[in-house]
Amino acid sequence: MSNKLLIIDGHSVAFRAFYALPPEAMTAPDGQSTTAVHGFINMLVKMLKDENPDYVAVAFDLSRQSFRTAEYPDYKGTRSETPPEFIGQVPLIQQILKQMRIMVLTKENYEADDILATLARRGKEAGFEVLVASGDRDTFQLVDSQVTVLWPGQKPSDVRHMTPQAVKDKYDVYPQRYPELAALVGEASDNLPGVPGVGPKTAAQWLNKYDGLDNLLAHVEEIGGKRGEALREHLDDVKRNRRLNRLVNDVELEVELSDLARKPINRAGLIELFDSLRFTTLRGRVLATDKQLQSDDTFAEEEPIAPEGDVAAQLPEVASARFDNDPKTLATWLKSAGTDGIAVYPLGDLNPSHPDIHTLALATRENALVIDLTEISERNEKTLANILRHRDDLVFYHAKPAMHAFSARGLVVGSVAFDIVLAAYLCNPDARSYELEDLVERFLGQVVEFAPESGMIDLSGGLDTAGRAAASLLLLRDALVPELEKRGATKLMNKLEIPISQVLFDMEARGIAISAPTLQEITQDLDHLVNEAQQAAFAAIEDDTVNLSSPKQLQEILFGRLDMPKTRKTKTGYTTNAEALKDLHARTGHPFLGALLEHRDKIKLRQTVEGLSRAVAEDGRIHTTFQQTVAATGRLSSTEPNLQNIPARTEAGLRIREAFVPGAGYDMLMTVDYSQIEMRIMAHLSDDKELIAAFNSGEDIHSSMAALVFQTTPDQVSGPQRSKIKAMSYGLVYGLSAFGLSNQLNIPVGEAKDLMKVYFSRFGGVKAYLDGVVEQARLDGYTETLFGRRRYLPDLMSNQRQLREMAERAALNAPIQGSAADLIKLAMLEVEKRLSEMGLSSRVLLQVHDELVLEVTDEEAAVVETQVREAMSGAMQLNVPLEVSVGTGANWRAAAH
DNA sequence: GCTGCCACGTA
DNA sequence: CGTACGTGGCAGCT
Repeated sequence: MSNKLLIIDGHSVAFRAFYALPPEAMTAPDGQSTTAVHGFINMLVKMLKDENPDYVAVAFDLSRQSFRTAEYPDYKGTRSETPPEFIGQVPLIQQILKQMRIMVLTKENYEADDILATLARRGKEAGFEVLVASGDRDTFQLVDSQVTVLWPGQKPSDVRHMTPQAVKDKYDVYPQRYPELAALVGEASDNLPGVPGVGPKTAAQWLNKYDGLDNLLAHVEEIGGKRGEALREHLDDVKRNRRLNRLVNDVELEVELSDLARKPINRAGLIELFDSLRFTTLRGRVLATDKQLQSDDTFAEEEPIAPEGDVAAQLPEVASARFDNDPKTLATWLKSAGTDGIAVYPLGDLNPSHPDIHTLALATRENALVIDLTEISERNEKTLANILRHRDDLVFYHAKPAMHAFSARGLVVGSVAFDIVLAAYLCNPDARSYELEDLVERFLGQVVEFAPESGMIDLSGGLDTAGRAAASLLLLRDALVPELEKRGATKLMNKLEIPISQVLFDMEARGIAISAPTLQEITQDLDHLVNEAQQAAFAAIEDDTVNLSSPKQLQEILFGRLDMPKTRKTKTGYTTNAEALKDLHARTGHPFLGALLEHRDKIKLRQTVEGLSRAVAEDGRIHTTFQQTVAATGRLSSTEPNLQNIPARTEAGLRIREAFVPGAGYDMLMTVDYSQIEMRIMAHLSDDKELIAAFNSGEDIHSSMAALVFQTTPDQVSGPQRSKIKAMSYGLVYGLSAFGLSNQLNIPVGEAKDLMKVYFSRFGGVKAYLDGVVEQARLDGYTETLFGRRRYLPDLMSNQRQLREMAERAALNAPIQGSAADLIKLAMLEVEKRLSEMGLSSRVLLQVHDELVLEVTDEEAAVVETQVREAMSGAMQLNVPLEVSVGTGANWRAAAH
C-alpha cells in the first residue's frame, strides 16, 4: 500500500469550525472561545482515524499580506475584520498540534494554499496518495488521480471526498479547469469580481465548448448575447482572477517530506493542555489516534470514549472482511444467524432517483457482516436475494429508500419486520431528523459516530463501523419496541406505517406519466406571458432595471419612488404579497401593480412547470418521493418534486394538470377524493347532534349549517351566508380566532365575534369538543387521532404566550388533520389489497391528502371505481357517512371533478 | 455554500 | 393574530 500524505489548510478548516457553533458555545476557563479549536481538532482526529495517513502537515497563513495583495491590493478586501472570538484560537490549535507532534508550516508572503500545492506536488512525485483538507475551492485545481481534496461539511462526518469525478459532477469541468471557471465566475470571498451574469453553468459551458480558457479568450469575439458582451468588457478581470487563483507549487520550504512522518504524541503535554481547555471527550479521542498508529492495524477501532456500558461494547464483532473473497461467505454467515432478526443496512447513495449502494452491512445479535457489493460473488448475490425476498425478520434503518436502492440492483425486499426511522417518528413526530447517531444517543444513551451516512465509508480504516451501525439497529429495535408499546403506537406501526411504506414504495416506483409536448407548450405560453407582463411593468414605471422578483427592490419602487401607502410590516420591511398588492391596486389604480401581479402569477407557474420538466425521468414519468416522517400530524408530504401542490384553482394553473396523463397501457386517470373529510371527522369526534344531522340530511353541508345559524332553510341561504359559515367551519379546524375570521371575511371583529357566538350556540357539541381537546392535551401532554396517533405538545405549558397559543392551535388541528391522514392511509392499504387480489392492472399513483390519483384501463374502469369507492368509504366506521367522489379523464385536470 | 426570509402553491 | 407542508429567488453571511 502506498504512503499517504494528509495536508490541512489550518485557517480554512478552523474558520469553518468556528462558524459551525456560536462562539460562546465553548470556552476555556479564562473565557477564550474554543469552538474553532474544538471543531478543528475534532475534524483532525476524524481524518486521522478514517484515513490513517503516514505523513501529516498543517499549513497556516501568516498574515493577510502575500504576493497576491501586492499585485492586487483589494485581494480579499471584502473580508471583514477577523471576529474577536476567533483571534487567539489559532495559537491554541498550533500548541495542540505541537503536542501531537504534527508539523505546522507557514511561509512569509505566501498563503497556506500555496504550501498545500507545493506539498501536494512533492507528495505526488514521491508516489504518495495525497489528501488535501481545505474549505477553499482554489484547492480543487490540485485534484487528480493521486490527489483528493477533503471538503469539510457541517459536521466532521460530512467531509466530502472531492475526486476528479466529484469535481466534474459538481461543476461540469475537470479539476485542472476549475480555476478557469472560477476566474470567469469570480470569487466573492476573495473580492475577485467575475463576469457579471456569468455563473458556473455558463462558464462550464464555455470552457467545454472552447476547450479551456486560453482558447475561449482567443475566440472571445464569437460569443454572442449579453454574456458575450460582458465577457469582452471584463477580460482584464478574468485574466487577473486566473493569475491570482493559480496556486504556487514550488514554494521553498524548510522541510522534507520525511519530516512530516507521524510520530508518537506527547501524551503528558496533551493531557495537561486539554485539561486546561476543559476538553474532556476530545482528550480521549486524540490520545486514541496515537494507539492507532502504534498498533499498526488499519482495521483497529479506537477505544470507545464513554467509560462504561458503551454501545460499542454491546455490539458484536464483525465476522468477515469487507472484501467478500469467499464465494460462500453469506451462506456460512446465514447458518449462524438466529431468527431474532437480521439488520439490513445498505451504504452508498440512497437518493431514490439514482440510488447506488456499494456496501451492505448485515447484522444479527451474534455477529455482523460487511459485504462489498461491487465485487460480490454470484453465489453470494443469490443468497442475498433469497434473504431479502424471503426472510420475515428484516430490520431496516429506513426501509423505503433501501428498497429503492436494492431494486436498482434487481433485488426485491419481500417484507419489512421493523423500520427504525418510522418507529422513531411515531415516538416523536415533531423531531426534525432521525439520524442514526442521534437515535443511538437518544434511545441507547450512547454517543457514537458511525459516520458513513453519506455513503462515504472509507476502505482504508474503520472497516467495521458499517457492521456496528447495522448491529445497532437491532439494539435500537429492542429499545423502540417498548417505547412504541408505551405510547400505544404498536398497532399504528405494524398495521399502518410499515404497510403503507410498502405501498408508497410502489407508488414512487410507478411514477406518473407526463406529456412532454403539453409541458413544452405550457412553458412557451408562460414564457410569453411572463415577458409581456414584465414589459408592461417596466413601461408603467419607465424603468427596466428592476428585478421584479426582488421584494427589496419592489419596496424601493412602491414606497420610495411611487410613494404609495405603506403595507403591513414584515421583519425586513413592508410586505409586497399578492393580497397587499391587490389592495394597493384598488387604492391607487397604478398600472405597475396589475402588471406586477400578473408577472408574479405567471413566473410562479413557470417555475412549477420548469421543476416538473426537470423531474421527468428517462421513462417519461415523474417519480416523486413521499415523505412519511416529516408531517407531525401524520400526513404524507411529497418532495422532488412536490406533486401535492400542483395548481388547481386558476385556469393557467389547471393547464399544468393537463400534462399529467395515463402512461402506456393505460387509458385514463381517475381521481377519487373524500368530501369535506375534516368536517366529517370533526362531526364524529365531537358527536355534535346538529352537525351529524346536517351531514345525514344529504344537503349541501355549508348551506345546511348556515340555515341553522341564520335561522332559515337551506334553500333560502344566501351566497355570502354560506361563504361565512364555510370559512368559519374550516377556520375552526385550524384554531381560528375572531380576529382571524374578521380578517378572512373582511368584516369587523365584533361581527366575527357575534358570528362565532351564534355558530357555537347552534353547534354546542363542536364547541365542547374543541375546548375539551386542548384541556385534555394539557393534561396528557399529547393529542390523539382516531387510530391512536399521538402528537406531543410540550409548548402547551410554555410561559411564552405566543408559543403556548401556537401549541393550542396545533392541538385543535392535530386530531382532525391526523385522523384524516390515518383514514386515507387505511383506505390506501385497502385499495391496494383489492386491486392486487383481483389481479387488476390499474394502480394508485399519487396521494394528495384527501385524494388518490389512479392510472386505469378502459376495461377495468367500472370495477376499479366500485372497489375504490367501497375501500375508501369503508375505511373507518364513523357516525357520519364518508362521501367519496370519483372522476375520470384523459389527464389529471379532466379527471378532477 | 449556507441560511433566513418572503412569497406562494396544495390540502 | 388559522393548521400542515415544499420550492424557489433574493439577500446576507462567510
